Amino acid sequence: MRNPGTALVRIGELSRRTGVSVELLRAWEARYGLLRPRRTPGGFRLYGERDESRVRRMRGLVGSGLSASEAAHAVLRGEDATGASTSVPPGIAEELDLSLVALDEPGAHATLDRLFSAVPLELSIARVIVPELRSIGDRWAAGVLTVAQEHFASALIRSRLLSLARGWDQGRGRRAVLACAPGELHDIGLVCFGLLLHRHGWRVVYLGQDTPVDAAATALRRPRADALVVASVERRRFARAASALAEVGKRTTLLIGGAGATAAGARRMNAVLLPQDLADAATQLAAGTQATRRT
Amino acid sequence: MRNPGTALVRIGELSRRTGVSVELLRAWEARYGLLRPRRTPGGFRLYGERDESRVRRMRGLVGSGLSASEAAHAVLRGEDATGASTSVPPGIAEELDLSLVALDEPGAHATLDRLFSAVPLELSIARVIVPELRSIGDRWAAGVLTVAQEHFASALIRSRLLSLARGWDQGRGRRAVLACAPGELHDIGLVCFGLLLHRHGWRVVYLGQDTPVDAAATALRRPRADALVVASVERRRFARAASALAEVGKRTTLLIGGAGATAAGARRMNAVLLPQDLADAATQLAAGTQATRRT
DNA sequence: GCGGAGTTGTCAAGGGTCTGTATAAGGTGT
DNA sequence: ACACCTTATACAGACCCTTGACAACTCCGC
Repeated sequence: MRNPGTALVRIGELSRRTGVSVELLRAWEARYGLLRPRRTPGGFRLYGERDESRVRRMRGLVGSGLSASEAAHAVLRGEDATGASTSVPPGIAEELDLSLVALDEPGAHATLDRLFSAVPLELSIARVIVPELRSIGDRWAAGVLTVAQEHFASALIRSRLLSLARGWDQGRGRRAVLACAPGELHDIGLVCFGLLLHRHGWRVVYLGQDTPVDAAATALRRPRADALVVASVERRRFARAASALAEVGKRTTLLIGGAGATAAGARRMNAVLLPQDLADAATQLAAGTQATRRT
Repeated sequence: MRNPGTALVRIGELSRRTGVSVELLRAWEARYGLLRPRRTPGGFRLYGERDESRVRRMRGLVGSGLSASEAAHAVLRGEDATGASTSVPPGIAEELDLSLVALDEPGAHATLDRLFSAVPLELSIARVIVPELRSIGDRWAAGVLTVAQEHFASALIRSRLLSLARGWDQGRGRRAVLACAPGELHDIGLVCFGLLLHRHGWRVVYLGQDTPVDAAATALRRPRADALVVASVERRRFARAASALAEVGKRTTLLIGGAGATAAGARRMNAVLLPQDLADAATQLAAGTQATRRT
């Protein structure tokens, strides 16, 4: 109940995973009681999963402009509010699916309300939203669901995610421009990625579906951005834009993701390949590009 | 969204979020008691969401011509002092345009906040949103705006409209299924139409971009709907789907709209042609289909 | 038209708070 | 041995505080 029995890590490893310096982790613990790690007999701190998520949320809040002390407060308070549950309410995924399939808009919204207020966004996305989207896609391809159901579900989920995206260019963190590759229309994954990235303290400029490469490139300049993320679910979308992207990749930090992104493609485009898993991808970018070289 | 007053920010961040200088925030507090922030033990001001909204309203009122003291009074009284203004605050369209063109997400949201809280949705859409979208489209076609600016603006406006769309399938009125024609990707106009229709008491099932005809047809059945609205900005989208739509039009009330919809096309598809003007279109449909039969 | 009075946004000085980082001196784990 | 960790203390720079002043503006009576 207290601990899911996962592996405990020492402070250096936590630092590496979260991108927060060792000294700062200790400072946050001493000053705000943000963390309460166990100790080895010799006195070394040992952190669990819950600590890691706290640090992540802390980073996100600080990135969006809160002072450190307020951010810590909010993280700790937010935890009582959501209860100690780090797991999604049982049956909620099925409930959502039923509502969506029945084109039941109020029902779907109510379920999503419940979901978002019960667990942190990372979890909602990873455990419910993404699996549901995938499942809908699969069943649609198999002819079990009608296009109407697929469209309705996509539109509704996208609208909910976008309403959470409000303010994701605020704060003081680094800034990323997010765009789908030219011709690419599936942008929900990219929206999820943007939300996760914002939780890591980044600011997001969102360009969305079907963005020409030069458009993305110009968007890097005006509100000066630190990275460009291009996504596509189809490889040929990247292939077609490869040479243009390669140029951009020379001058900027370029990252590519989505089902259409490959290691070979990334090399050709002077880009960094983001992991398929959205949460991993956000963590990797947030932790700094240099960290992505070694894995 | 979570708990009001959960996220407290210091004065610099409030300044950044509202665009009001730090000195001025303190001056407004000292002179008019506009804000009553909490304090850290060390004496730093801490502001909550309510304060932010006060500053926003203050800014709006001052911007629309009131003196600072009057504006502060009005805000504190909780009144709008602009009276029952049925006209859009002056300069707000320009403000919105500047924010969008500058890829300034917080600024654009703040402006939209002001707009939506100042006048009814019908007016916001008719006088500001639609003209702005059209203007952006024109300037983009003329090469004055980059694709990045156009994309950013569309994505942001669409997200705001969709967040207003929350709950539009609730109520007890008649129900319409809204879909873009197959291949059609411009759905913002359709979203606007859905919002207006909902204000007329209708319920809306939204299927969005690029919806196959049979998908729309099946969606008419499950939550039983009274009408199907298909939109497209290009005539050939309708042409390609004409025969399928004609079948649907025999059995149901079918309406077509958007720049691609023509009277001839409507006849061929057993459909009713909706006026180009969104407000007119919503009014016409809401007024009852029988009245529209003859157009 | 003009001088005075009030309003309002901005600025500066002098000093305190907050927070990330650094250092010293020493212990732990393998 | 050696990398990694511990506590305690110090510190710089960003940020914020109050007080007081001031230029630009509007409004009023003359």
